[in-house]
Formats: sequence, C-alpha cells, structure tokens
Amino acid sequence: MRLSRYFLPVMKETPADAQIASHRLMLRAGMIKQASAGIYSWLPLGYKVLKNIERIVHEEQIAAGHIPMLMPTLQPADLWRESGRYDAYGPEMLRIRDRQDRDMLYGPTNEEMITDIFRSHVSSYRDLPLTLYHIQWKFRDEVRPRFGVMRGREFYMKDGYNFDLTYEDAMHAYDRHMVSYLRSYERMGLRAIPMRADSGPIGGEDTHEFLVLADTGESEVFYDSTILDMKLGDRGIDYYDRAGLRNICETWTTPYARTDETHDQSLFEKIPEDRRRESRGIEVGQIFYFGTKYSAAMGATVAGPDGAKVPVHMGSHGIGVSRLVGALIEANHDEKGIIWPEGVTPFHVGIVNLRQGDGDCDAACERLLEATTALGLEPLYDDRNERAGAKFATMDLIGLPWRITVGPRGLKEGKVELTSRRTGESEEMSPEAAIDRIAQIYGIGHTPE
RNA sequence: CGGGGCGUAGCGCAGCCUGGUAGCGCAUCUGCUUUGGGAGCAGAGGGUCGGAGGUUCGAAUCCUCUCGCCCCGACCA
Repeated sequence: MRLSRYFLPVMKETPADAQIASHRLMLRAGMIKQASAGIYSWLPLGYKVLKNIERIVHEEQIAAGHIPMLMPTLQPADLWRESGRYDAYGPEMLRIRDRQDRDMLYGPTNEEMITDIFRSHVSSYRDLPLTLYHIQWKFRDEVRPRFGVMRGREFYMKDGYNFDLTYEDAMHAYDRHMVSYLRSYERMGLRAIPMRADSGPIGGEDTHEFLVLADTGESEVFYDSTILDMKLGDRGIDYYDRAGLRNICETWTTPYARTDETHDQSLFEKIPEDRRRESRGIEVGQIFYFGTKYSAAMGATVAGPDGAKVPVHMGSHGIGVSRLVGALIEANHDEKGIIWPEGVTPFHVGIVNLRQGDGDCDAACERLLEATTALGLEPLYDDRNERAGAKFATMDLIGLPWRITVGPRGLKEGKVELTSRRTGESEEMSPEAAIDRIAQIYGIGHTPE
C-alpha cells in the first residue's frame, strides 16, 4: 500500500478528550473516530487490526472444534422475557420498539438466542457435544463509557456457547475454551492470565477471567509471579485429549491468580513474598460453566440414552475483540506511539523513502514494495513528499514492528536500513537481505527469484 | 445515577469576568527554497462562536431552556 493513496488521518496534536494511552494513540494514529459517547467508527488502520484479531480468534476456535455462525444484533424481547432477564438486565440494555410496536433490544449477549436455536433443532444426545460461536457487535448502554474502545457502549465480541449432555462433557468444553483462549492471546503477542473470577449477572458455578496486566486496568489483581514464565508455545494441541487438556488447564490455574472480587488474602500470603504481585489488569475474556440455568428455563432439553428428556449443560465464553485492540496498545506502546506485535500488526513492514523524487531511492522503494507484496506480505510505503522526520514520526506513531529506510546515502553503498520499532535497533544491509529477514520474521520461506 | 467541567476553523486553545461586529498555533491550499527525526519564507482559504429563546441600540460575552461531550465517584467486558 502506498501511503499517498491510503486513508490515514494521523494527528500531531493530542485530542483533549482522550485520557489513556491507547485511546490517545488510536485517535492520533487515525484508527478510530468517535461517533457518539462510547461508539466509534473504525478507520482503515484500526479496522485492519480489529480484523487481524478477529481472524486469530476464528482460527483458534475452529482448531478447538467450535463452529462459527452469526446471530443478529437486534433481538426480540420475548426471548428475554422467557429467561427472566428482560427485567433483570436493567437500563444497560438498549430497548427499541419497531414500527409494529414490537419490543426489541440491541443484544448485549446471546444466551437466549442461541438457546432458542438449539432447542428448535436439537433433540437427541446423539447431536452432542456442540459448541457454536459467533463474533458480532454488542451493545451495553454503559452509564459512563470511557477509555475509547476499552469501555465503549458498542463493542465487538466473540461469544461462544457449548451444549453438553453431562457435567464432565461440559467441563471438557470449558477446558477447550481455556486452552484455545490462551493460544489466541499468545498469538496476538499478549500475556493474559487466567484468574478465578466471580460469575456476575450471567450466573455460573465455574468461571475464569483472562486479564492483561496494565496500569489502566479496571480490576485489581493479585498473582504469583511464576505464572509470568508460563507459555503454551507452538506445540500442537489435541483438543480431544481430555486428560491432556485438563493437565494444561491445571498447570495454568495452579499458581495463585485472582481479581479483587475473589481475592483471598490468607491464600495469597502462602506464596513466598518475593513472588507476590499486585497490579491492575484489563479483562479481555471470560469463560463460564453455568449448568442448566438457561436450558431449564427455556426448555432446551435432549433425549438421553434412556429416552428421558434432560436439560443440557451449558457454558458461555467471550473474548472482547474490539477491547483487545485497546488492551494491546496499553501493553505495547512508548512515548512515540504504538508498537504492534507481529501477530496483529496492520502492515508487516513500513518502507520509508527519505528522498522522494530521487530516481534511485524511488526505484529501490518500488522494488521493495513489489518484492514484499509478492511474498504475501503487506508493506506500507511512505511515498509522500515529506521530510525524513515527518515520515519517521508517522511510522513510529502507527507502530509497524519493522521499518526499511531507503536513503541516498546508504543506497550509494547498496544498503538500506532495517529497524525494529520495539528495540529501536537498526542494521544496514542490502535490500535483498532486508526482504529475507522480514520474510523470516513472519515465517515465510525464502525470497523467490 | 450523584458531583464537577467544557462546547469558538479539521485539531489544540485564547477571547467571556468588565457586551462594540472573532483571534493564535498546528493542519490545509499556492509559490520558491529545503530534504537522515514532525523544515523556512511569502501569500491564500476556512468559523451563522453547539442549538433555541430572552435582555440590549448592539450578544461568543449577560439571563433562561435545551442538546452534546469530558472528568471524579458508584457501576461495568
């Protein structure tokens, strides 16, 4: 992509309304524009990151055996009357009346709707287990939206629902979600710690929240520092190996890690003092097992092997996709701007032409653009007629993890410069070598001839 | 929902107290010069001062109402 043909409305000055780093940087980097309190348009750069996160979530859910679908944003109130939550939910639920005077609502979540779908089409235990999920916009009419997309009213979220015959099967689903979520965060370059949590209004017996450590987090968290050393890594995971999955989950939930809601000071103090950590965290996901709460209330039953109808065991699981964009920035930025992890970056590499209009520089940049594109990468070429400082500042702000700088000085020696946004370290090398390195970083084979 | 604050050019702000026909910086456009960390000079365009009503010869400025947004708290993914 040539920057001159892209839409990237960056701002040099900081908008007065933005309080925290991620909100400020998303506005300055031209990722979002506020439409109303807690409601945002996603401009091209922000949209790319949002979609990258969504893609990772999809891939990991599908790998775990979960099935994607899509439910509407607007739901009929009757379903919610049936579960009893139409009155229970309160003013956070945006209620709408259509032209026929039907009560509708903009869905804050989808338990009722998925349960309705399930009961309409599934009637035998032979159809279980089943886990369906979707990624869709939700709306919660927060009293006080703030922090940009971190606490918006409209938000993009993956929510999944498992249906199982037995408690044991439902716990298998729970474990699949725990592991697939950990993998998703890891691929995004985020460390999210599973913490024993409170079930809140959804109601459940077992639940974990996933927290990203950040000073601006809304929750106070207490944890054993050993959890910081844990990693899933690239190993293949067999989601049908129940014992293996349980084992991974046990490992990840053994070190003490709780939010203030469930914190137990006496347990916490059993950890050696030098390993005790207290900080703040941003919640980026939560998994619940809630048994038969909705299935019993809404008649979602299946015939068991003995022919008797039993309500199914359910759980629900969410990842805040739009919120993750903010959380990622909170965890990855410096005073100059954003620093994207490779897994979610909107462009893989930035190409900076220091002397626009110089024949050699222009030609070298064009070749880099072509070669990286041919590898299946997405480069962003700053071909504006700007000075070096302005181009560097823009690249630093939007946070592409790698930058290739092309200038007349280096080009005389046949060299360009490859710079890491995260470390700031630069290395001079031939354009071909730079392309190879970028390909290697993103796990792509060698440069084709 | 309690408390506080702010709406003046795309962005950041001054002007309001003490009414007299709107200004600064950045951005934008044109030209020239510049070109390895947000360039310089010269020129230009852009605002019914959030909206409605009122007071006044005259309102960005004073009064009333209203809409929007932000901050602290409570709440919350």
